[in-house]
Amino acid sequence: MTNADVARVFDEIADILEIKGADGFRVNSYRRVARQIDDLASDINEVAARGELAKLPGVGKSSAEKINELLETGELKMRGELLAEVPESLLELLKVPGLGPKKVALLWRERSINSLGDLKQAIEGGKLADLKGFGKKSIEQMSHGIAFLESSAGRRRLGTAWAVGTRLRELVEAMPGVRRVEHAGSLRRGCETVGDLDLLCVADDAEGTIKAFTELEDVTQVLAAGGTKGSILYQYRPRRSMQVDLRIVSEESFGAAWQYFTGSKEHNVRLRELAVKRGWSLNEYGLTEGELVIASRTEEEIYAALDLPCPPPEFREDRFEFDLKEIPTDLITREHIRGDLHMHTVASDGVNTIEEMARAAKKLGYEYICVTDHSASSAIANGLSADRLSKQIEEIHAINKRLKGVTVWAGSEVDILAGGKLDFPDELLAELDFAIASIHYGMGSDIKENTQRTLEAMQSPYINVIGHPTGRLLTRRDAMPLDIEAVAKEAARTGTALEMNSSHHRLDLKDQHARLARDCGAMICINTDAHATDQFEEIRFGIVTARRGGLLKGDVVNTQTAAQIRKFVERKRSG
DNA sequence: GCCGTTTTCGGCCCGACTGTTTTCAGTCG
Repeated sequence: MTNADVARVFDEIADILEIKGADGFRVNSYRRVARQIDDLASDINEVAARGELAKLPGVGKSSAEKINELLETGELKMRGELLAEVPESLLELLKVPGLGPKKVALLWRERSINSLGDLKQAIEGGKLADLKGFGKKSIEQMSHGIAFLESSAGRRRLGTAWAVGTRLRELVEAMPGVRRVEHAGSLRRGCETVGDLDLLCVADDAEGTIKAFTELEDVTQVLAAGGTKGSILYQYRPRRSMQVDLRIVSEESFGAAWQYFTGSKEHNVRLRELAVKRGWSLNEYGLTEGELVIASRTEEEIYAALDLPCPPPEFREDRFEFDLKEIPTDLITREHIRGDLHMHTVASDGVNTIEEMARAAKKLGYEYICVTDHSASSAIANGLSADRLSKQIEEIHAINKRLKGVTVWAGSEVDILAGGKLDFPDELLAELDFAIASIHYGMGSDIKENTQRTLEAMQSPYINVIGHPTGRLLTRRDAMPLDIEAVAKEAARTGTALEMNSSHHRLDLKDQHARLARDCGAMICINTDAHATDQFEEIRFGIVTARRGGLLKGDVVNTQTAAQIRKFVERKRSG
């Protein structure tokens, strides 16, 4: 069982307990365990094997026993018992906006509604009319909720959310009397996927702004419209919409509101606990002691009052930020990046020429790029044969002679074949300035095989980076099973970097894995894997993910100068 | 169910919006 599998079971138990009306704090403790395991960088099986489950925060004796039982038998007695009482299909009802555990329980007990299908039928058949708490409007909202769930379930990738969020922010900024608009929520924290967008706004006319917001073009539904909060479904392209929340706050309490609505929920819970311990209270209006406002105008003031450094939004997940005495000053930023070392051109499956890529990079102020088209085995991507690669190397040398201001390196994204063998012979790889090795096929193997294959590729003196190490495609394909710790340790030993692939489809390594890799001594290379010049911009997503993992300038290969990177390559080649 | 510089019991974070239950519970973030 993977971490995600175990986490899912604990979340499911929490859902069922909630429907059963169990104590909320007990429910929460199951949720906390689920999140803890989901966030864990290391394999839960290994933590269990070391007998260290109960050392995880929020995991006590009882949860540790349940995790062990799950890992050993693949099942959980308690889960079976609960599902004997509460049908599993009931859980999908919780996903309907506006339906919580209490109402789901009522639907089930009073009307024998067990599933989404049952609910749809009941609504159409008018069977809910006389059910307590289900008025005409509630039922209407539920219908919309089901339609929304069916048409656009799930979270959006960071890149999509960023584009939609930027558009919405501009629209609100243009409204009369609006003085400030900021992103909050998971978009501001740079999460790899975003559920809904949160905008925070200072405006002269709160109600007028909410009204204008709910009347924007492409609003398909107004979920809420009060004096300080508006909530809409915004259609950003046909059949695709996102929920967007707008809150109007005062200048005086902007910091408190920004902190509050940026979250995460878990981070805020911890912060409020710290406030309560001092006899204070923290909400979206400020940090207060009775009537006295201690801090509210800026986030910095609030954290400072609690004797904490103000963590960058990317840190606020209640993972490590509360242990920090100070925030590192050399946390990775886009300004640190001197070049991009993974990109494709028309030679394989890209859309721009080498020269076009080079000129675009120069415009961004990059000192160097490395052209890394696919190798022959990636036939579907028009991978280069040995012969074509040789010619491309010559072409690059010629381009470097006439193009000033940016250095183009000859590279390759070499396929790692079954067993860890590389797609090009050493003699050819030796001609390259820099090389990435990636797995593109056969990711269905088990953790041992995948790991071994990756370790083997790193043994080559000519491989400088392992590209998109886990092969995941966000919202489409799970990461392949891989022993990140073993890979990172070997990367550190061999002088091979691990990639932080910035494509918003990948973000691979993910934040926690990048942190683990760094802690194991591995270098990280933040690349875009651009297939077109405009995709260089996606570096922002890799940077934000690296920041979430706490990576510093010194942890990242391509913050170095061209000369330093040549040394990095030479060191590995000379053993 | 978890947890402890108020430690083995008794707490456990806070407010807006909605619909409908005429005074508030449920949901959401």
